[in-house]
Amino acid sequence: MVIATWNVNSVRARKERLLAWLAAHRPDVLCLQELKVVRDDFPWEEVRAAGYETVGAFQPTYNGVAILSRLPMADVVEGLGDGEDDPQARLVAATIWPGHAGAVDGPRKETADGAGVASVPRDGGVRVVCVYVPNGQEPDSDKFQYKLRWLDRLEAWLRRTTRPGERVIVCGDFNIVPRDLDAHDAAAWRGTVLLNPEVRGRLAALEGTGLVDVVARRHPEGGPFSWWDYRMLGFPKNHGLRIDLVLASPAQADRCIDAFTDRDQRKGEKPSDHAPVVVTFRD
DNA sequence: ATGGCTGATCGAATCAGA
Repeated sequence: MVIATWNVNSVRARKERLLAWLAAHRPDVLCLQELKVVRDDFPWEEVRAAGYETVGAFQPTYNGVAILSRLPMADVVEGLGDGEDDPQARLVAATIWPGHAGAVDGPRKETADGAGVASVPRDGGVRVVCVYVPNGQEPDSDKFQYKLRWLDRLEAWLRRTTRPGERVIVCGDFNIVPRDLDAHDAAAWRGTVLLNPEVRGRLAALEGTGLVDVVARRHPEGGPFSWWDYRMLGFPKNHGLRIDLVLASPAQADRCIDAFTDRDQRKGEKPSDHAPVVVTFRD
């Protein structure tokens, strides 16, 4: 099973690039962040024509996350659902079954209400969680407090909604640099909202639930970077960061056989400032 | 010490990103 995560920085601005990438790579699952679009304006039909079903959480102008899948999805959840008053669309989750027939073209079970979501038992599936962690702007800002709080809420949500032994993949834009080797110049980023003891502590807490950073495990040398600043010739100078992460539960992480960043998507006309991170797991 | 870029928004200057 191939799963990818990509912060597209507006799905409308990136629509043609997204469709071309889906056609070229055909991942089983693609998690998107920063859609910046309301539900009605997401390119539902074009993505479906490419062979992918979509579930997502949306809001105007900012944030927005989606899971695109060639495999059937079920048990879709939007948001942390913890009772907090939070309008920001930053999480969507769904269960998929590797090796199952395609979500769009293949045979599929129908739900009683005919909604067309495959009605397959969750046991044996992989829980896919697509997240867009708040950036936090400045360490002394309310936005940074919201970031820390959101990460605490995510940990609580994972402990509450997933079971020990369940296959889980949590991927997306974490806005955290896990290791100094994941920055072109860690000294320049130290103390910012992306690289400081507090966010690293939150990531460690997520890993404390058993999740493993599978890209880091496969790349002990550091990187690969997944984001480069639009300004200051960030990409040509390779001044990047690895902030788009794929975390997996222990047994799922052991199934990881490949992990890379598609740097080509940071090139050419109208790129996102993030590149897709692509991970392969044995089914 | 910081911006340079990009995208969205009642359309020009502002917010936000990281």
